[in-house]
Amino acid sequence: MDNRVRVRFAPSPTGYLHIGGARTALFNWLYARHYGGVFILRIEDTDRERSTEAAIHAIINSMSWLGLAWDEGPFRQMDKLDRYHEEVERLLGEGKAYKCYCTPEELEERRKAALARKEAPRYDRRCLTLTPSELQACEARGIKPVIRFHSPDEGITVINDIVKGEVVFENKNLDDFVMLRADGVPTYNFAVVVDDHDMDISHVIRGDDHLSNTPRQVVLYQALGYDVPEFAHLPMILGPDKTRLSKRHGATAVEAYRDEGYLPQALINYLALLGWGYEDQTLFTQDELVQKFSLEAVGKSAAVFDPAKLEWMNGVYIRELPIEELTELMKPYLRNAGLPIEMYEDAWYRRLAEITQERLTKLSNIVGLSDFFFHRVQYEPQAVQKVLKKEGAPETLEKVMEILSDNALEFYSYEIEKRLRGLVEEVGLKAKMVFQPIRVAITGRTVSPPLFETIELLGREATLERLGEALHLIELADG
RNA sequence: GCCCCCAUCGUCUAGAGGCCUAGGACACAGCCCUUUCAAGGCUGCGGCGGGGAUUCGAAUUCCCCUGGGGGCACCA
Repeated sequence: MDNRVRVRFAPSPTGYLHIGGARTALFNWLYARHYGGVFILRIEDTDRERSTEAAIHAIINSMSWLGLAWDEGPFRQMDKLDRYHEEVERLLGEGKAYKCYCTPEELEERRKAALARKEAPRYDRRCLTLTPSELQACEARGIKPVIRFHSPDEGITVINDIVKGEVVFENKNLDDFVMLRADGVPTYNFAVVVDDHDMDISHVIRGDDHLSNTPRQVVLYQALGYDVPEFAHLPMILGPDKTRLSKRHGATAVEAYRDEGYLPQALINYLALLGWGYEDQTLFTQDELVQKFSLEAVGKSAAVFDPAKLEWMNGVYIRELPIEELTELMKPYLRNAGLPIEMYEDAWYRRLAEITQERLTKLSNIVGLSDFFFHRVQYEPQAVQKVLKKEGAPETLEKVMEILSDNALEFYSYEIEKRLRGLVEEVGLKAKMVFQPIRVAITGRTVSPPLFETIELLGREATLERLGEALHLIELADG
């Protein structure tokens, strides 16, 4: 009726929202936002065996987290069975669909036989020409029929796909697929068509694994007398082995990335780049994405998902985070790691965020970067060997203890740095020879957040305690 | 077996006949900065799958081959 853009994301709730689904949702969302259109969420729950409520929640949670807000829905296909039945009856009445009494077992047998003969496994239409008496016989045996679509066997069906271009299919290759199962639940190819029509969908944007389903749907649109929407089939997302991305390739659930400490804006930005590009640009804000996105610019070829690039990008977005926000985002990770997050005051966590921000590539990394603040030092043997056991280390540490014990010293990183640099001058050693032993003494390892800030955050008492402990450790080793 | 799609650095991509000596990003390597690790800066490594055709000229157009992917369910 109008030419507004109406698109939908239509996942089947048989599992969590995965990377591929998220990308499809994103492109639909971007397209809708770009044109000021409507984005609809539709749950395709006609597979009663595999659909779960938990999956629906996971999908909704993931999309909300990603910021992909829908304007209508979520709608469920199982809520409108009557509507499908209505259209089935219509087709039945028009002779465009027919009842089929073949049992799943028989069909399976014939499919195998066809495959064995190296033939295309298509339905042989034996129920299309059932005589009234045969039909009665089937009914008498109590077989519940499925409804098959009487597919045209001549002519061609042309899809003008926005991303793939013109794709031609010969109708003779389509078979009489099942529209309605024996239990009255519609199958995918039928339900999508009715729904996309009923919801007045203008553009069907989905993965290109559906491209070969499209002619089946188009002939159905025609049989039902519906207008055919525009199609845009997005390239697949592949794993490193170039096969379709799946659990085999490790984390694919959006929720898993959220839990690992990826930021939604990073995931969105990364996903946008899978199958789409805009000049030389790599980093995009959501507004830029909405503004610059177009289906015409979507590429045709499949893309390999690269976790390394995602992680890099996540680091970029973490560095852009306001410090308050980062502070709050970090806390759950510390808590989940069993670290006592009430151990320090709020200002302390904020400072921790400041000194770790540019080192974080995932929020979960905060644990490894700061765990030594929360419990006794665990000295890495290698660090002890390489740094603490070096000649001069004990003497240095003793001097450091002396300096830090001085109550005249205000315990702030800047003051600490000034005094310790003074020490470096005094002993005439390379800075590294002084600072590394301190680092190992108070953190137990050779790698840590910036030293002076770390000392400050640890506090005078704990720092001195750890320096003493390190000295003790060296003595023990010597003896 | 049948049908369909795809093909630029290792990966994501820019490129819509001369602007390409093929650009950017990630990854990798080196250097610089530096108390470690990062971050940042600089440099380097690295690609148009093959063959024909069209054209004065092809990464860009056409055909074939090869290679990859997807589909062929009472799954979606």
